[in-house]
Amino acid sequence: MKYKKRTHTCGELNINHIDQIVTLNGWVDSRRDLGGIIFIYIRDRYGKTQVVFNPQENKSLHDLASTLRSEFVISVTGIVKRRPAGQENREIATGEIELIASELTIINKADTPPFPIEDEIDISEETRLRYRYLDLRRATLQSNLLTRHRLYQITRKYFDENNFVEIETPILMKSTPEGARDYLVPSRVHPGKFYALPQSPQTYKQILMVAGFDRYFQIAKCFRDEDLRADRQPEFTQIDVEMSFVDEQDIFKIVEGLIVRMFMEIKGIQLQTPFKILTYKDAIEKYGSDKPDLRFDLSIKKLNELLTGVEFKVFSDVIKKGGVVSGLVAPNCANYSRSQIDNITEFVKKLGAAGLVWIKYTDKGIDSPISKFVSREILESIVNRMDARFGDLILIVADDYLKAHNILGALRIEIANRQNLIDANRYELLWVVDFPLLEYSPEESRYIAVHHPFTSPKLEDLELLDTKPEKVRARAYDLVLNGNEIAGGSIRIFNRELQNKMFSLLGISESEAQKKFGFLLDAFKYGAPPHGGIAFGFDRIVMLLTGQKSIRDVIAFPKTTSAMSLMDDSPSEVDEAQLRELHIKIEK
RNA sequence: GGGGUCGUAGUUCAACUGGUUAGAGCGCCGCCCUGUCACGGCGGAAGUUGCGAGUUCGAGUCUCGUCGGCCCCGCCA
Repeated sequence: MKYKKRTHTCGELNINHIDQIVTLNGWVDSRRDLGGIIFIYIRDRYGKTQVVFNPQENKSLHDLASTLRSEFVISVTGIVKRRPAGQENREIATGEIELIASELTIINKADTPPFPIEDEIDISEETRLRYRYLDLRRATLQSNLLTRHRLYQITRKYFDENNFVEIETPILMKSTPEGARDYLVPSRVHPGKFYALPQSPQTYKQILMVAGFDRYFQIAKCFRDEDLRADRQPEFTQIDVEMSFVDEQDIFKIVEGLIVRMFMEIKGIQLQTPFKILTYKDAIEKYGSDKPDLRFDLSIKKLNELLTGVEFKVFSDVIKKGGVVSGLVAPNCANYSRSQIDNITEFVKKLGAAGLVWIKYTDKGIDSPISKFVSREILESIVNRMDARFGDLILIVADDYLKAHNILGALRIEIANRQNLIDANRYELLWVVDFPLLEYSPEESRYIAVHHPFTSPKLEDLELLDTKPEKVRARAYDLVLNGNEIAGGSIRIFNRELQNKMFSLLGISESEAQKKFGFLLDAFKYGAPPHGGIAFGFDRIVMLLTGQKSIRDVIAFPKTTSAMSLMDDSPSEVDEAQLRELHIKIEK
């Protein structure tokens, strides 16, 4: 197919190009055939331009133009003219001019697309994903991916300026225990053996520190075979960072520098540094989450001290068992109807709450179903403790420590959404620090690492390792933006003895540790520098900076909730011969 | 693994308690229309109601199963 190549893009012509003869290549965005004169918009990544076909000027050209349909790929040559007075389109950059066509080539026809290539279309995500190449033509997705591109560039430039070395690590690696479920890749040459796709380049980047690279970063694809969410895909992108001879403050400084630059260049927003810091304990107890959204207040308050002696069994039993009774204030919700309260009770029950106690506080007094069991004085002390005001609704949950706070944390967000307390234009960043190092897993009857097994305990908690392991705090930190975890990392263990001790606490025997992580332990024998690092959830950052609700909208070819790719229909079955080569038999 | 919600024309939706030939907007096709930009006017085609069973005289509607989309819990070092 011969066609004239473009001299300009569809987004750049304006009154400065008047009377020039130009050629545009692109897609037919829309057509308006008035019987005589035909207008079309021709569209490419850069914009769209109105093209005019006038039958009086060129009959055969006009006849050809009348066969144009949506999404045909064309080449149009013509002269740029100022639009007649009053005919300008102020909505688009090229709206003051139009192209009077003199030549037209239909480069490629197109079937009618299953949905129009327009913004703000109301189309099921299923259809959009099946025809992803059409969805990606829409301006929103184009702009999202362009922002993503700019963030790659900002990242590379920033780390390069700060003496970091970009190093690629293997995609085919050793499967290691702990952490997420691995994606496995069978080995053809080694029957019965498997590679794993990296959940993150964790061990490699630590070894790069042993190798002396001092400052490493990588924009790395990571893979985790776990269930999906709006902000979780089985394959996703991390900005992976590791540094030698550093402590937490060094990491924070580098990270904050990058985030500040991203916000300035993408949003034009100057963030204040240093970012807020909240301990894990405070985050849980005040906000019911280790990734609190600080765009609104609604803090959780503990009521145990006020309720120790009360008759009300729901409270007293929980307190006796060492649990917590805590509550939060739903502002201006005292007018909630019975069914609205039933509704939020249902909400917390779905999260596993036994129930929800409410207190309405108005100028008429205190109204609560527990007034039968709890004295007026205690109810008043609760209202005081909660700092409730007339018109507020107090919601109280009683359960064990983590469950009660988790439920209140979810309720906090629910109330904020219902009461419209979240300012979408606000960005609240904070560090969450002092995570526990270990947590006990009843299913596995052993401790498991909260972050990962290479995370250093806090030095001042070292002696607790033998006595109260669950009390040991980790040198781990998460960066949180508007209730999303956007980065997480730690200062690592670089001492072989401490690493071995960690493995033994995790119930990993010496021989198992040697088998699974021997290469790392061996590397540590040869002079490992103190080091630490962090990894950013790149997709989530792009999502938040583009104002999208799902990372699917910032990933070119994402998977559905059931980890399928609807466009290319993967995963799919493979030939028997392929399986044979890989020494794999499928159980049916 | 669990909870919720949805699945009807290309698409977005409608169809009262089960009841005539499953409708509408947009899109598509045809005709008319020379300054539109959500062009307009007239006409038309378009359906395995996701799939499979069952209940019933009769199922888009009820029941069971199954497949798929989305949200959440678990899970995600």
